[in-house]
Amino acid sequence: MCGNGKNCIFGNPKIIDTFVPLYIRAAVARFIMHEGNKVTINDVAKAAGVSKGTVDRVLHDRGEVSAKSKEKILKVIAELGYRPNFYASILASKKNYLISCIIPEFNDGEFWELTEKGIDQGKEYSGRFGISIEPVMYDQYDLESFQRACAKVLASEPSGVVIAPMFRNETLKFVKELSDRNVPYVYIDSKLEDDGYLAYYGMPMYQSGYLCADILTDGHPVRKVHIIRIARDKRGLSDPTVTRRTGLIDYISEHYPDCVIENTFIDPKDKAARYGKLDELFRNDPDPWKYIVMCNSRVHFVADYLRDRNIRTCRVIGFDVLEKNLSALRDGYVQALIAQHSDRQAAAAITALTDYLILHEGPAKKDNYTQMDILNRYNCDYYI
Amino acid sequence: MCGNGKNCIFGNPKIIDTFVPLYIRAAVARFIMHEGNKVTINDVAKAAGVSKGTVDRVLHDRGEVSAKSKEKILKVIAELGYRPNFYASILASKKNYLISCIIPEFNDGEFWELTEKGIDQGKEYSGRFGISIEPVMYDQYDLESFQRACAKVLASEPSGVVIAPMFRNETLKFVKELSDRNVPYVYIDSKLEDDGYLAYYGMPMYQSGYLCADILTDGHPVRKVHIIRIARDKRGLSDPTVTRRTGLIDYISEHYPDCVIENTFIDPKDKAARYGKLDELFRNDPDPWKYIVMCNSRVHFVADYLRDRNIRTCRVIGFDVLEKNLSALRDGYVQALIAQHSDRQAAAAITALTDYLILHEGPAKKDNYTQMDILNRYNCDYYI
DNA sequence: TTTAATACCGTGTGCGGTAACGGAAAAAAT
DNA sequence: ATTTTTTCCGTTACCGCACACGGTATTAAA
Repeated sequence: MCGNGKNCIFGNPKIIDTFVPLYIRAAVARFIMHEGNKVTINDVAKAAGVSKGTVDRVLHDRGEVSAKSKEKILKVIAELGYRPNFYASILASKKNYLISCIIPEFNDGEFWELTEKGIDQGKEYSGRFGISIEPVMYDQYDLESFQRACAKVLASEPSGVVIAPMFRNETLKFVKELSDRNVPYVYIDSKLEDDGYLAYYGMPMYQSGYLCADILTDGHPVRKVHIIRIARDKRGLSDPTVTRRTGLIDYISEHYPDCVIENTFIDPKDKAARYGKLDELFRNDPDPWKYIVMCNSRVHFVADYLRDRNIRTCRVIGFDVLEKNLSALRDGYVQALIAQHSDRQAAAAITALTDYLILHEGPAKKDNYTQMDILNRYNCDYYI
Repeated sequence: MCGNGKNCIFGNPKIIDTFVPLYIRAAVARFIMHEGNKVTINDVAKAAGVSKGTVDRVLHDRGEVSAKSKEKILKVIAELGYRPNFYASILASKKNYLISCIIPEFNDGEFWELTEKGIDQGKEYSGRFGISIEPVMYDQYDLESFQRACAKVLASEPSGVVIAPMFRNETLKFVKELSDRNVPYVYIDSKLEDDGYLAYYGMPMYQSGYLCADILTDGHPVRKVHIIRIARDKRGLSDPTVTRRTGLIDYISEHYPDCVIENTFIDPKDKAARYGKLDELFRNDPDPWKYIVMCNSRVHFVADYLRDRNIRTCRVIGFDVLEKNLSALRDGYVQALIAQHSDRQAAAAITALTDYLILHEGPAKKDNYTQMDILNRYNCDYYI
């Protein structure tokens, strides 16, 4: 295994750039690992007329190699299509890689629980390669908590980081530090506008809103759409659902120019206040048939209300497969959920980092938008 | 790595059963690999007062070990929670595992192409563990071709088999032979009623038909549903879409008892005849608004017709994400597609076999029903 | 010119297994 | 009692790589 990504020729394209002409680089790239690759470090050494120790020094860019030898060795490596055997590599090196995962903390049944499950899945994969995973949680409503999490991660000197960002500026500061330290990082859920990240796995938020509106309206003569929102303190927050709401609103104004969009803010912690707000909504909207949307994962708040009030004259669309949302879907208080496999996002992030650390291969695509799954009562039970 | 699954103590619970009491087995099971597990074969040897050669013989049940030593060693293994390091194992053993994948052959853009892609994905995973993959295709309309494929696979003596069955009896005969040889096999797409398989990955066919009907009717006052079917020769064939059609019909008769279901058979190879049939359909149905379904992946046949005839007064639902189906969806000739990730099914099958061969761990669940994805024009572009 | 410093490079050991080999002890045959 | 066979087990040589170590040219300092 390569000692550290930033010096290894397999990890750092710049180094290979310096020494290897394009056509050979192509050969290297073309080379497919594991496929009867019987070229060993000894073959390379022999072909280059040096010892394997020297080849190893080149491979890991540990220096103490003359420019001439280095060039020759790199050439031979390319020509022979040598790739280190990573079983032997892992076996011989006693390195301990660590990937830290920074995500919001959560209660049972909440959105981020699924992400944590994905982390466990990813752990299973990375564990095979001797890479350990450390989840680090923060309170998504508390900036300082996020700062503490970042500091903790930096202190543990991880080899890679997975991060679900919520605080824009602080995150940018943090990833800047990671870049300086040459620690690869992967965004999940949402990403920021820097571009030093190794990969991003998340939902296309704007399109999810657009899709949501399409399912909500579904050709009906819709005259008013209610967006239920969570009243939250938002200093420094980068709420990804804003983008989703934009997509939703755009669809409405394109397809239903006369449709009114009404925002209702509810309090997640105060049931009475919540019910009051919703009562008000129902009182004020003369249309017997209501169109209701929530852009975050909390549509079960609406469903609970409808259930309690025994109201069935609504078309309600929400997001994400929380257990509460699913039961609302099954009971018919929510007509559809738009879901994403946020567990797969987390798992993919870890897989990408693992492959990067072990195989020195970046992911095929940098930005990976996960599919938007439409769930109704007939297919939700097969949604894992 | 374990020499062969049937003798290896990690592969065969029976052997462990014989020698290790329950509470120790629990300890073994609890043991988590890779997590700072520093117990090596030498530790075991030392603790058992034998050489590592003897331990190795026990591990692989190669015999030439006294009952007493064996017992002692197994006890120590359990107590210490020893698990072989599979890097070292793979490195040291020059074994060549082979997984054969038997699937129908296909032309570009057809259903099984996606499955083949999944095989490639799986190959990437299995390749990491020195396991090679051999796809073997057969003509799904030609029994003898299937028999040839099976014979070929048996001749290559694979360590594991992935199979997408189409011919019921022949497949049962084939998997019986695999069982006798102690070769694990995994079903994809559909499965048969034997239960010797290691795992199954596929879509819940009945439910997919049910779901399809729900999306097709969607609350409309539907009085007639047209099922377009492919006229095919079907001796000995086990067509999985039959089940799907059943689900479809059941939904209709439950929700629309007065609705008429009409079957129209078209010829995939004869365009003129096909158009003739569809012209006839449109001529005979007085309702201006038609509800059309195809239960296989060929809904693009209908879409092409509608495009050519410039007909837009249909609600058309189909299955699977062929490129032709997608463009029909985008152009509005098909309203929705119900899709499955058949690539993931294949990849999961290979992964399961790989883990079984390398780690001696069966999959968490034997029957794995993949989710049913509802695709419309707004989310299909994010479907990978 | 001698010596010290530096730049380069080969050798060797070990990581945790696998499996062939050969030998000692026990059992069986003579 | 001796020989032969069988049973059982330790030794040893890898597998491909990482890395410490020590050595030899080469260059700089004295």
